[in-house]
Amino acid sequence: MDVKTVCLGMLTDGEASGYDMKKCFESSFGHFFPAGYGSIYPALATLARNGLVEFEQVLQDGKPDRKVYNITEKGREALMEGLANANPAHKLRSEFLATLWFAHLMTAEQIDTVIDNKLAEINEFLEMIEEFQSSECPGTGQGAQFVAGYGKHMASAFRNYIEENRELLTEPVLADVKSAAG
Amino acid sequence: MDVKTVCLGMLTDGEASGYDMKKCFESSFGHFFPAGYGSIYPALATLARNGLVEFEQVLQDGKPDRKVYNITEKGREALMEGLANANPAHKLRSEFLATLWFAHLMTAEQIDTVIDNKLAEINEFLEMIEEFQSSECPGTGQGAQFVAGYGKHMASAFRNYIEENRELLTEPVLADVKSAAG
DNA sequence: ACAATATATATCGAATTGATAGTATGCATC
DNA sequence: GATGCATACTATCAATTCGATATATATTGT
Repeated sequence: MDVKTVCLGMLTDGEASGYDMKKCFESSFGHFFPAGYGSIYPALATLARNGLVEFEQVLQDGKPDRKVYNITEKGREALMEGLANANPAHKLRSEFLATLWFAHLMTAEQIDTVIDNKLAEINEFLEMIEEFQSSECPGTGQGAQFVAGYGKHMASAFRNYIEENRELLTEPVLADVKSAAG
Repeated sequence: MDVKTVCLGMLTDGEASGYDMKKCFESSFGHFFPAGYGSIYPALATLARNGLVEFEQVLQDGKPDRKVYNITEKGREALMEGLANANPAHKLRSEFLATLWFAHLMTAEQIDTVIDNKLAEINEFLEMIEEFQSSECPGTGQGAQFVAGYGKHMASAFRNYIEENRELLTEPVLADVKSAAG
């Protein structure tokens, strides 16, 4: 399951341009499977070269031309193969946690700033997702609902954990207290 | 904050070889900031070229030679700059969620298998982390404790969410029921 | 006796990231 | 009326990362 497969999946909902897909990655997919132009355009080029998608150049006046892609039968088969992986990965890459791992090398102010900023980010995300859940007519896409629910649930859990454990990071350590006293 | 910075951070605990760091990435760091040899060795080469680390070749008999790295003063400064970022990223890339987004294109059996496998993975992870928390003498590394606690908390939340919402994905949709009845 | 596993280095192709470039319209602000 | 920003589209580039593989020897397990 790479960007190519996700693009194929998006095309099962109907034709789209690379630009359209980028917007889709920004709004929904981006929160659990990010991709930028640098991934999308090469992916579409490869898919087209291998006959998994077809495209037609659509001339527009006032706006730049569009390349509108459609999935082919071969593309549908490739998508099914992509979805057939019984152990799809779920990977985190957190500079946030890596930074806090080294909290003992930082000042309390630095740590507090990093944490406050992350909490603000999480709250923004939660507001965003609640808008999504209320706006979207429920029933369209069980998958989308499941994923949105996941996002909400995990973001809340993240916030709770930070709020209840942040003191651990700025608290003086036993060893430090001892050496200060001795 | 990239692999180079994390390597610098690891070296504040004392000298290490690339192989040692790989083991560290596998045991603890890997769960929130994975890296393989293909990242570590080029990172160390660049750090050495720029004078942020030094190394000495240690000859061993029976075993291959080691390149033992130490952080330099310049390296410590670079590390502090790396830790000074007030908005460190926290990114998920989930083929698991991307797959389930397209659940309507899959069979109920496929969905159940994917979910059962993920639950088993989460349970393994939780066992592993509980071992880590009890074995490690508490007090060493508030950062490590915070991160381990995060892992446990979030893995539990993940499991709970899946268990309470998996039916959403295999449940027949209203539209399907209608068309089946009509 | 044979197969893994551990120790240790390193590189390669492919994929991804994040930034940038180019080109044109419309809209708001100063 | 000018300046800058957002929207609409395409695309590429250097740097980084991923996952697999190569190489070579010793120990441990079956």
